[in-house]
Amino acid sequence: MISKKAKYALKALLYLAKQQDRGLVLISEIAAAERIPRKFLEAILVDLKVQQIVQSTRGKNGGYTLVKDPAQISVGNVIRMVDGPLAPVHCVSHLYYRKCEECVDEATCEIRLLMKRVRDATCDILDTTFLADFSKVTALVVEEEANQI
Amino acid sequence: MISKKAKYALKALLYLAKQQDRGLVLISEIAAAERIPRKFLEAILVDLKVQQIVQSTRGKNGGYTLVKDPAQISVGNVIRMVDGPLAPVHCVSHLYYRKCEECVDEATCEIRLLMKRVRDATCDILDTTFLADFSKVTALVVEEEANQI
DNA sequence: TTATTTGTCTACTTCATCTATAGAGATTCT
DNA sequence: AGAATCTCTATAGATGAAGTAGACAAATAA
Repeated sequence: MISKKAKYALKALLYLAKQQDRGLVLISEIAAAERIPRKFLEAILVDLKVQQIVQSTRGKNGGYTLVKDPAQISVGNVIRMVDGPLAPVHCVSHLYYRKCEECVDEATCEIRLLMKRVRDATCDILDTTFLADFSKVTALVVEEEANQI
Repeated sequence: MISKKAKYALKALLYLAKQQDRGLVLISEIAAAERIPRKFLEAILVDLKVQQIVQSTRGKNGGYTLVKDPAQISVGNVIRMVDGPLAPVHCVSHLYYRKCEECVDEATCEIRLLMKRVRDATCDILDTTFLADFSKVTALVVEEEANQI
């Protein structure tokens, strides 16, 4: 299970991706549109700012925008930023590897081999799906590109 | 991430599967062999007994055994018993379905569609892998069958 | 029958994490 | 100056994870 925080982060980023051509977007607008508790979303966006996924401007007419291209932001990375490892056990995580304390022998642990398959299957999906791959976003991007011709 | 409890449950059941021909196995033996805190394991085994996966006998010469054939106990079911849904979000779970509170429209939620793929990939692996599929168990089962000839 | 060995049951603790909320502060624009 | 925004610090309640303690019940063997 991913946390609500991670789901909110994804929804907020997806919203920003859809509104990319509109420039700065208010926290309160995102919160209302995606039904995310406002103050909670603030905290999430600060995290995403630290991770350099989004950018903000304060004061009147301020707001948030994406920093990176939606085609470069994978769902897997967003979830990792917020929740940590995608792997079902630490001992099969690439980025958050940790030995299981109780494990007698990791090399022959069969649960580990099975969980590795789960990790790989999960990452295959989430690390190859980017914000730009969501159809509404794609539709907008295509439209935008058409306008530039 | 699965809980330690689920991992302990799997290790304990796998241990029981390996010792199947030996009859009753002591909690303390499993705990020592798999390095699981003894009292914690007790609680886990009681859960598994309620779920009718294992069986126990009290008193001297007591202990635990599997009730079901290791070829009938899937890893997915064990994890579900202990941790609940395998799905990354409730709204794509079959057995633990729940609508996301903040979701504006489930039918068009693209995060949901993506998470459904993750769920399916995970379940494809865990629901088709049984205790008997772990090699050490298989080796013993084969040996046992050979002895019966 | 009594002692010993085992599992059972109830209760508790400790700690961390999730999911927020409140409110003062800093910045920018008009 | 004043309004609109994001920012920072602090706090809090609920939940669950992970583990512990100790009395209790049942089975066996001496």
